[in-house]
Amino acid sequence: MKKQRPKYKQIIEAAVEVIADNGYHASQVSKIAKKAGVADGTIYLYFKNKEDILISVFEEKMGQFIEQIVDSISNKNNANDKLLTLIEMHFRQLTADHHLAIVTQLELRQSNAELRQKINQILKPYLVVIDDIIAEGTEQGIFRDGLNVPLIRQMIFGTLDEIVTNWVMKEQKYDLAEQAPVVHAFITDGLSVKHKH
Amino acid sequence: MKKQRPKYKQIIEAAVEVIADNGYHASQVSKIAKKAGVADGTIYLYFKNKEDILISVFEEKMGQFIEQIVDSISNKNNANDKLLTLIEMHFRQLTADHHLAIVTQLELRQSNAELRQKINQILKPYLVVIDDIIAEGTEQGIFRDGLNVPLIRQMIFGTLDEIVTNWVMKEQKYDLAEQAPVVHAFITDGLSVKHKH
Amino acid sequence: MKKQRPKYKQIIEAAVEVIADNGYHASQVSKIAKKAGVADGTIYLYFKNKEDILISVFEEKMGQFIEQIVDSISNKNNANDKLLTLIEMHFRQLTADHHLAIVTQLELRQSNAELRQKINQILKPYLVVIDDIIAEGTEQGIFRDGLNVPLIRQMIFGTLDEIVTNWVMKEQKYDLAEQAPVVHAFITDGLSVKHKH
Amino acid sequence: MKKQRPKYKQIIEAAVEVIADNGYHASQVSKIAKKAGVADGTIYLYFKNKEDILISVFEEKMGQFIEQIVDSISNKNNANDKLLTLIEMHFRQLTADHHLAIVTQLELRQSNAELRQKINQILKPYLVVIDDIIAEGTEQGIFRDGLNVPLIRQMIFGTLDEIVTNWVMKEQKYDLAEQAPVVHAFITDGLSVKHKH
DNA sequence: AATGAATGAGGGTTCATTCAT
DNA sequence: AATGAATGAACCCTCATTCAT
Repeated sequence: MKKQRPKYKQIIEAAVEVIADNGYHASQVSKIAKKAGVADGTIYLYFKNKEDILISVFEEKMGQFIEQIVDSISNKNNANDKLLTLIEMHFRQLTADHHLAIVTQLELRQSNAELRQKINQILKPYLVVIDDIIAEGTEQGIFRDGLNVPLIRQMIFGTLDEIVTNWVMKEQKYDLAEQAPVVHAFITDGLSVKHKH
Repeated sequence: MKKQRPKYKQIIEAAVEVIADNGYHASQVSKIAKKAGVADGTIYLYFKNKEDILISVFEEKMGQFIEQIVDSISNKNNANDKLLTLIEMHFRQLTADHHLAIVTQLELRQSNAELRQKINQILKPYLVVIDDIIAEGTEQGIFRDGLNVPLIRQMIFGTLDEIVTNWVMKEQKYDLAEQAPVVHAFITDGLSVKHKH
Repeated sequence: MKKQRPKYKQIIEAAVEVIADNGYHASQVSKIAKKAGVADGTIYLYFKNKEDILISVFEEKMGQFIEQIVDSISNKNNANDKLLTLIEMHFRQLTADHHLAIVTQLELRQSNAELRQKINQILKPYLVVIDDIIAEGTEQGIFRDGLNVPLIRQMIFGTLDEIVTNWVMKEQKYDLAEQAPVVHAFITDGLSVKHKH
Repeated sequence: MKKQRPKYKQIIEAAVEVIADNGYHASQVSKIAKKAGVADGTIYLYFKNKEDILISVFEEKMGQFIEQIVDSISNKNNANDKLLTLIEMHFRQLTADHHLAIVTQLELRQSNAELRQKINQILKPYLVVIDDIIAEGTEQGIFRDGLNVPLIRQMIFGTLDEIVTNWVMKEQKYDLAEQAPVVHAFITDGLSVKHKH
């Protein structure tokens, strides 16, 4: 399996760095090869073409990203805690790997229609996680009934995404992770059942 | 003034269409010139370079976009109505001009770092409009005190932006404008002072 | 019309020379451009791709080649004289333009299946000229009846082609044109000793 | 001796097939290795480089080709019968091995100047066979005196070669071997009507 | 002001060959 | 002897921009 071989990971890591530093279009394959310490041609033993590198970067990194979040959520037992944890993990992981943050928030938007479809496919499991939390919250009676789940999910994801993008574009000058509780409060107070007398 | 001359607008309109139809990367200057009915060289009498066309497209279109929203808001007298109107107008305008929707939500994201900075500059007045509504709502006592305004604004903008992007990517198969009240409810219920006894 | 513009001919002439000197595969587009005194990109204003240069070279040169032969034949009034003239002209023209000789006899065989079809299309008028001479000779009673015309034509063309190829590969060290009468005699009379009464 | 080892023949046979199936330019060394059931590197234990494979293909196959013809001719006792037999065998062998026919008539022509020289070297014994028949025919008084032997040989070879090439390009839709007597008649007797008493 | 022919820099990809195992 | 992963040189073509008319 190609993905097990050491050079595969080498190239992926090199690609993330090179793309984060130079932007997708200024990231020549030869630059990635150099950073990875392999020959140009070697890239093509592991990836179909340049676009495939980008997809694979996202696939690998996003896979880990989602896995981490799912793991962290699994031992929380109500939707509120899960949502807070998701937000924290989302922010924390991108804080920890700023190359990845730049790639996901900025460079990946470079993509053409076809690539965008693939990225959305990869992103889907994450959106499902959010959907599940919403459904669970509703069952638990802590979120309203009758929510338009896809719409709410878009709003949650859009909120997180925009906040991270702003943070990346401001060159990560402030602490992203500490925003989590406020963001969570914004979202849940909108979702929560109101306690009236 | 160049911007007054008829060919300026012709080129801007052609650029929006060409980009929406072909995608950012397949939008050569010569294609825009052809659609605009001018010679390739003529483009450079009106625009410094290709990037300048794109910035100008966004400038012109976003200027009108914001102006429309400001106009519509001006005769509302509370932050809640203003916010609802802003959301409605945001959705309605992009619904009405689907070329513009594609360009702003998908194609223009594919630009390089520098262009992205400029686009954000142009977007600023819109963000100020949102900031003003938040401030006004707080003053009027209908939004909470002590809000982190830039953060809230990011959440609002991120919410709208993600919803429109999803709608564009689903090829505008449903009615975007009718989502406005639900979106507004999500946002304001989060923001609103809770009425406890 | 592109073919009328001076650069078109410049490029064609440069291509013939460069291909004759270096062989088709060592004939980089940039080399042809340099010899023609134009920029690399200019080539692509006149030709679709590298293969198109080759086809056009053959088209142009072969067009003239055939035209010359047809002209020379037209004022001969029997098939024998026509055939002799065709052979003479075939040899004489390739003798006069040794770059062309190299390209047609050696480099053009480089072609892939698709290109070969196109070359055959271009060659067709020449083969028709040969067919006509055979038919005329038969009508005039100087060639046998019941000839398999396509086969005879292949034999005639193959004969001329092989002789020229040998001459090119021997680096044109002897006089090709002076072979014409012997070749003509072989074609018309064959190898055998004649039995006359 | 390398040529005795089993993989040598395997690679040669694979090369003929791969070239016939894919064309000269799409015949990568790795494809030949795969078809031969050996590793890429193994090729270089038997052949100096890619060109050496091609030369060896031609050498091996042409060696057999000529041997067959020489054998068949040896028990004929006049030049006319020998010539007819040569033509028949030439046609028959290429009919029997259509991969070889494609390779010799089409694909191998696409080679570079140097390779072509070597191929001609290999072809030489065949040309000598033809020369010998011509000389014998003259001695026997059945061919004319004073023939320009190399020229006549070129005409004979060119005739056969062109006929086979046409047949290959027409995708071998008709029976090549049955043309032999007509071709022989053309060569020996020419086009002209014979004047017998 | 307008044209559009000409420019030429730049990069993704292929594939014959090598060499450590 | 055999493998096959790794190498890296080589080249066609695109397209933003210029400039003579």
